[in-house]
Amino acid sequence: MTSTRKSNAGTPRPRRRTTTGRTRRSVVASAEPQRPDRRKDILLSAEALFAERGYAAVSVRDIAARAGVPVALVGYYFGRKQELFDTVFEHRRAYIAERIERIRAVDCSPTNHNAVEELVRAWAEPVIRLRASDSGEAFSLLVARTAWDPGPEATGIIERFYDPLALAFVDAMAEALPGCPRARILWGYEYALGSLLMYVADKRVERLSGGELASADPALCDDFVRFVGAGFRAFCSA
Amino acid sequence: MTSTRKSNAGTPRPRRRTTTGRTRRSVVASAEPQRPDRRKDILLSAEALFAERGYAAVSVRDIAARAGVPVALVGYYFGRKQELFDTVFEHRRAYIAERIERIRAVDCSPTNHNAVEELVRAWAEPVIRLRASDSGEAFSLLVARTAWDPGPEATGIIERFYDPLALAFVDAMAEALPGCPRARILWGYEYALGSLLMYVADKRVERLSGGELASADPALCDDFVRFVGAGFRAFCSA
DNA sequence: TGGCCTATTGTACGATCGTACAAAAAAGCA
DNA sequence: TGCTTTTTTGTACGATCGTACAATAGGCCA
Repeated sequence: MTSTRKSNAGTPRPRRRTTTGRTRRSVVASAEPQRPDRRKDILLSAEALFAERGYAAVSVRDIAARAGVPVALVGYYFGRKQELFDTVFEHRRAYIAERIERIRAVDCSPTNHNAVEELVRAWAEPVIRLRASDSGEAFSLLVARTAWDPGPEATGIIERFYDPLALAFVDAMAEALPGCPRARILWGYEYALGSLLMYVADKRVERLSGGELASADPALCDDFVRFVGAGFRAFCSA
Repeated sequence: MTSTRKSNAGTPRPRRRTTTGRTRRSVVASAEPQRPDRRKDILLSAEALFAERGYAAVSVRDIAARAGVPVALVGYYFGRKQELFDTVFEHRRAYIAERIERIRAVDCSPTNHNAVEELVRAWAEPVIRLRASDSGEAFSLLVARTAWDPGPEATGIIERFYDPLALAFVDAMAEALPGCPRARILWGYEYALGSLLMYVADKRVERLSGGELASADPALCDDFVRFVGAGFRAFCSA
């Protein structure tokens, strides 16, 4: 895997273009052959492959081959492999921001008796819908894969992009469950996250059910909210 | 990573010794230098490294180096890398059998009103205790790492060694929660498993709590059982 | 002592990895 | 048209990968 540990350290970073160069030929009548945006091709190819196999198990050559471009073009646009990985998450930054906003929008005052379930739904539903969409399926899988990945590239991503989300959830839940020790809520978040990642990334129910059940059915969102919500309530009323 | 996809296919398998050769010199007074059991060294080294980084991110040379042994000796005792991986799980087969037995020992008849929690405990407690022990910490981490690993070597292990455990749990829970659709129990198992793996393998609470909370504290087992048990009850009483 | 089997070692092969680099092609602009 | 800049390409380097193999060392019994 080469992972990242020692090889090729200290070499100069390559030049790269962060935007897609000059103005795209913006003729009004745009029914032309439409020169392909190969930078986007590479980005989507990387997203899909990282989601399938995880960071270390994907080679730059795999990414280039799937995008239908020569290897060197990957380095030209994105520099090193790790920078490409980071860029994939930068590119989906809006998805993360949306989840934080939805969490912050929940009324967690003592008057709201459904605050716990509303919070779990605000946190989980965007991911579950994303998983069921065409354009977001790969990224939602990638998030699970990255959360589970023990490598330094993956944990760095989680720390930078998802720790703020976790803390926003924990803060809100602490408000919704006053008197409950923060340590418990923190562990509750970990359990809930483990469940959500299984919901989104699991490929096992299909096998265990003998092919009867499908993976990541978005209709199960209500059930999921009930499961995790009940856990938090029981967890914090001891 | 080289993962496993195509390289070196069809090559003849090497000879190997499955047992540690001739009789260990069984002198009664065994205070001698004690010739080291290098096969066991390799096995434990592999277990620890696979648990830390996952199958693909560990090289045979890493394993040999940690065991203090030349590379070729790994192949001599265990053959290919994948066979070594399998052997690590074979070596811990008793741990898996113990969990199944504990699940089967739970009284799931309608007269037992604590069946759900007893079942969750029977299923989770052995892992949580193993995680806290010196001799089992690495393997309990390895199980989580393997359950999360999308590679074919890992999914093969889960299928062979852990699908029977999952089905035993689901069957027992179906008996404890009569009238609850099996599909829900199956998904509940996935959520519970996701939570347990987080409990056992998580390294994030320490960071999120600012260093106040420790990872995988076995004292939290009761809390875990309450969390997951409540989920199953709420999940199946809709 | 010599023969036999096991254990151990160093080394080498082919493949794949991430990355760099120079040269060619294409596009934009005067 | 020429000139500059961006995009594209083929290729090569050094490192690391899994694995094989011949040679050596060591224990045990006749």
